[in-house]
Amino acid sequence: MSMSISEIAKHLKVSKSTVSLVINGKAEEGRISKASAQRIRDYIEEIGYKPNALAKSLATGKSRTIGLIVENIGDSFFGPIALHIEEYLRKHEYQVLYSSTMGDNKLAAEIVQTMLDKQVEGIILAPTDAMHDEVERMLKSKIPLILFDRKIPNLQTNYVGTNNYEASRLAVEHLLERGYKKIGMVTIDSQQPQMQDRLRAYRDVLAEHDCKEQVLYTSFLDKTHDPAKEMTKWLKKNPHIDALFFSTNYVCIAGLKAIRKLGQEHALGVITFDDLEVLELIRPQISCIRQPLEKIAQAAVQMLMEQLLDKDKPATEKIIKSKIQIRESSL
Amino acid sequence: MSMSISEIAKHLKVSKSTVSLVINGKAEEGRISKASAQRIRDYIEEIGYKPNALAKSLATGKSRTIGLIVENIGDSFFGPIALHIEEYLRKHEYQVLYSSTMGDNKLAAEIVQTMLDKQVEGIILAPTDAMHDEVERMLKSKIPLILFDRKIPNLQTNYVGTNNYEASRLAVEHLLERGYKKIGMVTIDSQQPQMQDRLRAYRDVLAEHDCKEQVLYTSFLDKTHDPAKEMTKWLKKNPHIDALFFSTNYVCIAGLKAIRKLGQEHALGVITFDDLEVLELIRPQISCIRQPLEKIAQAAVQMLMEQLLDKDKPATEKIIKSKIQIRESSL
DNA sequence: ATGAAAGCGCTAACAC
DNA sequence: GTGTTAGCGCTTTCAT
Repeated sequence: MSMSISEIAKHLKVSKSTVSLVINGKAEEGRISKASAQRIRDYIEEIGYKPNALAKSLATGKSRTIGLIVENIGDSFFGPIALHIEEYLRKHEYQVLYSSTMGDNKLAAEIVQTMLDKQVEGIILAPTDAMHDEVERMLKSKIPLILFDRKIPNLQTNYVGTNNYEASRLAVEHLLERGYKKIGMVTIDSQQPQMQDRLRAYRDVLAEHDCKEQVLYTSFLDKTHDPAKEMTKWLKKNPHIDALFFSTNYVCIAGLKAIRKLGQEHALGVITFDDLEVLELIRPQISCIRQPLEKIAQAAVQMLMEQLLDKDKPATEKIIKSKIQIRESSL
Repeated sequence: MSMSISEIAKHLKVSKSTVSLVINGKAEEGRISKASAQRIRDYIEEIGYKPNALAKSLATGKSRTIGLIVENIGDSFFGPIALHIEEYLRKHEYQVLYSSTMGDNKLAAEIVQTMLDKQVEGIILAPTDAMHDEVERMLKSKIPLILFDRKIPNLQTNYVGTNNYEASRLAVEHLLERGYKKIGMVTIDSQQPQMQDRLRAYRDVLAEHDCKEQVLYTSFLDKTHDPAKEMTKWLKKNPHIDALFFSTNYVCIAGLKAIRKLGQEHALGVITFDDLEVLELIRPQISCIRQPLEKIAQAAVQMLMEQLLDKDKPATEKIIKSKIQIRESSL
């Protein structure tokens, strides 16, 4: 273990506070003489002293750590978001304690508690389906909290997300304009509000055009089942479908596998929510709705910093618009 | 803020130590009467008391936090690895403080320091190119340390990785067997040992078969340059190349973009290090060397736990074998 | 069976 | 200019 501040003080025959002031660059305002300050700095340098951040946090009440809770850090949406969140937080000298919920409420609640126990100063959270109570508790506790990607229905919270409904409308309308008549949608069997918005957009547009909807809800938590297989079966049963709208990245991957298996790549129109670097490698290249990941991360961090400065700041929402990226699969 | 242990003690008119013992399930060995113990438990339950983990850590010297330092958490290799590391660590009741180095040494050193300041109990690290000194310092400090993916040349450390050389040999030999004659390799201009091993395997195999090598070293850190463009140019200049071996996932993506641009998908044999869920969506489906991500994560965590138990345990290496996944691109 | 007291390493108000 | 002191919230030893 490294030396402590009192050992340094003892060694130099000064008091702990003198050392502390110097270490924290408050030599001036603490009116420490140039000479002692330098002597202390030299010694610190010599022995390579590093303060114990835990002790400092306990004393100051500031941990300089924030918690990031996502669904799955290995995901192509959450991974890059996490990277950018980390980068923006670093500019404010915060570090990140992260966890993946894998969509599990119980786990999510545990994670939140552990993070609070560790005195994180704030939390950035992509909540699971049924976190209403947990989030409500957090709000009461006044811990700075930013939700992103999805929010909690009927709860006033800080939130950063994208225009799920409008962007999805554009996507479906685009398919209709391109002459597709029987548009199906594949989504997950989850109440996540962003997924509900995407679904609602699909339904509304089809209804407005007197088209019949055809939705496959694929299981989201069950790890044993193979969504690609399920979609293959579903597609076979619904041969009239001529285009598909996927609600999110992993659903899209599974869907594309199914389409490929059936050799329908060029027969079906496709557009998906979320971009993946590889969508343009596939033939035909897949059209998508691209969420601006870095901007979302940036907004979340900025909102958090504001909340940190004023814990009574009223909740804010920020919607970052996604852009439609038309590629070959929907021409 | 939640109540503290002394407030509870005061309220219940018992001493802090009594409360502490009960909280930590040591009522028995502390010989606390069933009655008081229950009274304390009830009150704790009632007010929803949660201990301050920071204070506990300071007192015990155990932070129950480990640091995970990767190159890029948004990457399709490191993201899933991070997920699994987190999951395995959770079983041991550890949380993860993470950071991405983006290949930057200076940043990496800073990150290490901040984590040490925060008293992480151990570090799992995918080091950058030139971290020799930093890692040496960590070894001296006796902080439990596990390297993975790459190691530091000439340094005895705990390490988990894959059989880069052998697996790469198999990949290149496979291409030769398939009748490809002019095999090129695309890798990054980095000294990372795992990349060097992959390159060396390629060279050795070609030399053994009296074939000429053709390697493109694409820039790894420069964010302004477009590797796909560079590869397109390189491929045009080297039209005799009939197959390619990519050294890692993101190089592969860039390479596939180039190949696609040139419309050479079916003319070139391709095999890459690292699997991506989408490689089987592309036509032709791309052959690869697949690293067992979960096993790597598991091994790293296990090794760390052993190190935690015995800080003087000699350094261990664990090589987890990758499997070649033959798909259409190399038939 | 329980309490008192010291200590983990640091900060900060105040005294001299 | 610098030292003293009292915490931050917890654990742990030792006395009773």
